[in-house]
Amino acid sequence: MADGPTINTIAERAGVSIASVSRVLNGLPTRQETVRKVMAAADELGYVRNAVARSLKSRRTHQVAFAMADVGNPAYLAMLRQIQPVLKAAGYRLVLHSTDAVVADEIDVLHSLGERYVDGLIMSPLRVTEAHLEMLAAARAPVVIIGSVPDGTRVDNVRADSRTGVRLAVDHLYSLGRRRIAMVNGPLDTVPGASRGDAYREALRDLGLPYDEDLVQIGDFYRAEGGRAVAELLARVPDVDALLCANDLIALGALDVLRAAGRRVPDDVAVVGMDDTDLAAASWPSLTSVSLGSAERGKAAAELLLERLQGGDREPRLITVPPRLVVRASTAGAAAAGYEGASRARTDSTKEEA
Amino acid sequence: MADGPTINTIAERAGVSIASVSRVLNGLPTRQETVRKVMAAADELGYVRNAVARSLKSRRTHQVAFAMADVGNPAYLAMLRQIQPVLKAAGYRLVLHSTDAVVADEIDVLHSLGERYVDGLIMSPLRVTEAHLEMLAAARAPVVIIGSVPDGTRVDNVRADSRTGVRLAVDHLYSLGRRRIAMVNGPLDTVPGASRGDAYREALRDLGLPYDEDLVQIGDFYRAEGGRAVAELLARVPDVDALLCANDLIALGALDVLRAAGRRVPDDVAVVGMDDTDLAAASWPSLTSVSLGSAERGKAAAELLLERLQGGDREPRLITVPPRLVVRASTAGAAAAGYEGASRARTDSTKEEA
DNA sequence: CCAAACACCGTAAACGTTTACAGAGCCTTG
DNA sequence: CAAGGCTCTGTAAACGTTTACGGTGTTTGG
Repeated sequence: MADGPTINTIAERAGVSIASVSRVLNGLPTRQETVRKVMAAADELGYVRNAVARSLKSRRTHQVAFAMADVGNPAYLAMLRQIQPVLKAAGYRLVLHSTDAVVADEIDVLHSLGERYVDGLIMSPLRVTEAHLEMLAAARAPVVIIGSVPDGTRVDNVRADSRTGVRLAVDHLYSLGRRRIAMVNGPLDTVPGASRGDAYREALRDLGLPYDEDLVQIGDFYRAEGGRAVAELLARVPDVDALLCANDLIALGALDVLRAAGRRVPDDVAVVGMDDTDLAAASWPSLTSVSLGSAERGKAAAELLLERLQGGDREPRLITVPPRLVVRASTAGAAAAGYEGASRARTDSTKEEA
Repeated sequence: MADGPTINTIAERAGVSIASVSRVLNGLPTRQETVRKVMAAADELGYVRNAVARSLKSRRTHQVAFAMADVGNPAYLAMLRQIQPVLKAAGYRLVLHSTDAVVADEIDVLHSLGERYVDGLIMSPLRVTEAHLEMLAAARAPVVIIGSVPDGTRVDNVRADSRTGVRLAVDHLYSLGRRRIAMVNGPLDTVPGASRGDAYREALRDLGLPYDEDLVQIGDFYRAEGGRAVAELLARVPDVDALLCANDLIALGALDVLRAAGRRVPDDVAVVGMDDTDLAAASWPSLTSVSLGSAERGKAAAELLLERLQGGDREPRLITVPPRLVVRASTAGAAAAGYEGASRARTDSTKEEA
């Protein structure tokens, strides 16, 4: 299997030096005759420049990594969908890392930045540990974090405002007359888990509702897990009339279990998800969900990173994307569903901001 | 900003040659004392090997590309979800290309293989043109194609059997008593569009049903497009009693439009999708869909590629993944839905099958 | 007609590794 | 004690580019 042609091969065939070949290929000023010879030789040989050698010399790989917990989670997918075209347009390739939310894997990704196989990194960690912060401080390439990071961390940061998001959801349920509003959350040691849990408590307090520990159920951010959590919850507090789920997958699990248990949604139990993924619009019944702006966050993160890659230094920036409540059938019944279904437009009842 | 340490820095500090450093770092036999000195120096300096330089020398990037039409399409996502862990386990990074089904972009990806920034490529083209085949024949790195490719093409190939898949769907609808079975297809110049269209015709013939051109509607593989196509179809042939949609997105569009038109699903019109994506299980009503084994195809493709990357040469292989009909409410009514809803909760959760 | 200016080109070094080769030191053995 | 063999290490070349620098040949101007 003959090795591919290099600029040496071309130089030989065209009877010029490799420097001239390189100049021609990079469009630097060169005599017409030389250009012609080099181009001809390159064409005949089917030359393609070697990206690795180029990167070694130029210290740029034109690759950017995106690291997230789980490729299967539609919220990350929404980010990915926005990140991809932005990077592509700027001439960057996308390297995808799925860390399964394992801290060691995330640290690994940060560490591997030192290998310089990418020019920058967008990361959306579920947990942010001391180790994360240390690695971030020492990172050898620009990093943008999607998700909250302690104040003062010197890193570009794009956040959702899940606090306000939770409040939108709880207010909505309250305004529908629900008073036994349960929360089905993910692990409390994750960033979203913690903040959504806190926000739930606050929102109840502000509405003058009592905080009842029995109404809080911790599971994991997956459908099956969500279902299990809801089953436990129903057994413990049968009179629950609304479920606030920490993401759409949990909410889908909730719908599965409620259906199996013969509870009508939303008549008996109203359900709200978070993230407003495609699944929410497609589910049965369609799911009221708090959009935390995954797509916007992805786009913003990609743009921040590009800015830093292209521009020079600047202070780290923090961008917060506002949430939006999208009302569908799982809280508002068939009326909302019909509208949603027919128009496919977003019935976003964005309320007053917090 | 000081440049990171290289093996030269380490060699200097440890008082040995760069060859020794390299040997230590790669675990080649070396005197204990030297190992100690090198390791100490590397630790103190926080050395991380440079992946680019390594690749240049070793001619291996430990990267693999996956090119597909659209990150947003859940069928590709299912593939991605399987491909990712297989590659990761083997120590490969994943470079993601989204080609928007633009032929020029796909050719570009094939061409860029010559740049040697990846060791191999998994590609799932919507169309396979002459240009594709030429580039494939000349490809400078192993390629696995997901999707059908002309017989005799010398390339590893993983296919769905959409022919049998379509037949399963048509037979199912027929057995439910439907006789005006329409097909809502994507463009006929795409590989899946063409084969699903053909298969539909054949299946009708084998059942002794007439082929009625009015019952075929061409749109595109997206939800909104699918909806438009179905609207036209309904206007033209109001007595249609079943829709076979060429993918789940089209089917979701169909559900939207049927609902808006006041047709009951499945009582008035039964709907079948293809690809059995997560959306099918979550939709309203849940969608009967033909699984074409996206996940299995992704896994098989990744394994084929790894085999070729690690092992030596071998004849190109062809793997065909059998389809499966997953019956849900959109054809079988509420009974199936209840059953499905409860049971899918287990199988669909993203985590456990990985 | 000579010098200076200019346009173009080739030589060589550099990017950070891996690795073939040979040299140095030491041990064994006849 | 000399020779051969071992083990370990250093030198240098190579991977395929880009680019600083200096050299050559031509043009231009005085």
